[in-house]
Amino acid sequence: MPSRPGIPRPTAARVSLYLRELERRLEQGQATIRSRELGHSLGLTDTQVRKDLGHIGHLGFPGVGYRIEDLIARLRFLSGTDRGWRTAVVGVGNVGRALLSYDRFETEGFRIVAAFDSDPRKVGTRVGDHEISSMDRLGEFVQDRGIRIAIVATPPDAAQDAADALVEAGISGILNFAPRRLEVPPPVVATEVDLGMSLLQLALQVRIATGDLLEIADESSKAAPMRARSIRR
Amino acid sequence: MPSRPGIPRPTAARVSLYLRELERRLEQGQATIRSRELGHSLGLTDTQVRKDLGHIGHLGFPGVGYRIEDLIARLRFLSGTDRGWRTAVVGVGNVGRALLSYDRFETEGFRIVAAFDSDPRKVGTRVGDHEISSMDRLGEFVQDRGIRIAIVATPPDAAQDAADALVEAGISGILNFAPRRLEVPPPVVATEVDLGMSLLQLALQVRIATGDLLEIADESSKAAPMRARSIRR
DNA sequence: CAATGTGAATGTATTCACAGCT
DNA sequence: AGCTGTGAATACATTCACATTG
Repeated sequence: MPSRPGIPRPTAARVSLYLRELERRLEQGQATIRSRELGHSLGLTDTQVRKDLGHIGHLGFPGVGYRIEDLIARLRFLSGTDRGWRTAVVGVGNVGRALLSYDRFETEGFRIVAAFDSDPRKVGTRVGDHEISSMDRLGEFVQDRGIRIAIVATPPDAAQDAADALVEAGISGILNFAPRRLEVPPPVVATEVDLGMSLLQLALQVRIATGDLLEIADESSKAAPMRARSIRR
Repeated sequence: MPSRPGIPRPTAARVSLYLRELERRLEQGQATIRSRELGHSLGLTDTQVRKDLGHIGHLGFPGVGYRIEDLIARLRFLSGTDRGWRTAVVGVGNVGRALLSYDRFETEGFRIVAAFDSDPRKVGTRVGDHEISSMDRLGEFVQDRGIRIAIVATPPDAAQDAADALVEAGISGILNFAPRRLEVPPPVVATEVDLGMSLLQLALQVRIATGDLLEIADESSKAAPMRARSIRR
């Protein structure tokens, strides 16, 4: 039920990796690439690259490799970034400001066409090229400007309300920077970038990589089944 | 070879999710939680929660559930966030500034104890509580202040040099916000948060969820094997 | 009795091995 | 000859089913 739409989830997650590397190579004037080469740059095996690209279309030439330009065109088409996703930012605090100034979105196929904040003192001011609008006008803007994706960068307490308003306005996807899970009804999609969680995951990997917690984790995995412990601390 | 250190990777990736939800519940005064409940809040099954927590230690009480406080203590211990990771930010542009102002890191077990930038005009200025230092002093600070984790938020061209300097200085992990893959020698760990990639992944999920590309993806998956195509465009 | 912890069964992703194409 | 695309084999993760515990 979660989704079997042709492209396996892990493959979909790697599409953006492929795209970034391919564009780097194209810039450097490279015209074709072999699966081995691409995989090596990305820390993947050649087989995995071919399987992934196989899910996406038959674009390789045996004995030659893949034409980078065609592959990019295909991936951009699949992700819709060839047509420019119209995007809104909701919540203009520290993070929101950084996002509004992040010029790279444009070249990657996303155009920020509106910014909203609930603080009346911010409404009407500008950040970079963007004028901040009142949350009241969200429905109107989403409709008029064809906005399909929103970035939520409000404080955590305001995030779900913002999401509800966005869903109500007819948005299709939300990228959430507030550190809490958002509830959205299907087929709306919400994904999350939690800076604290990213750091914590890194920290855990560091502890694993440096071997700090090898015994700790093992000790408890293979202990006697249901061994007695007191519920008192 | 990649790592089999007791805790499976997908489980490790969920640890931060568990922690965030558990802390929310603890704040609200909840003392214990059942796997079903926790899973429901996170979009996971009860079995999955129990398997994950089983990898981490035997902290559940049949018929009762898990003591939230103990579970948090355990997860914080595992991730080392109970002792406060000393962290540096390298690159103080839009993103770096947002990170330096992001007060949540502190409560989540990370303390930013230094900020660096290669631009001499920025050196000596302050962002929030943090004074910006010259890159020359990186080795010195890392040593003196016990820095083990760094956040790289430089422009892409400077990111690998920054990473090399950090590795040289003896850092253990890097969280990279620059849109390119960093090479680091083991056991140093580098993970990535690429805002453009996050948006692209969301866009792809939106297209999958809305069914926009069902036929597109399928068409090519089951086509005749190795059908002829010209390499001319 | 109600919930955990865990082997067994299932489902999914990755890797292998090689047929088929240019 | 060299590389892609892909079934078959393997490895891994999730789910099921239930014995075990507080």
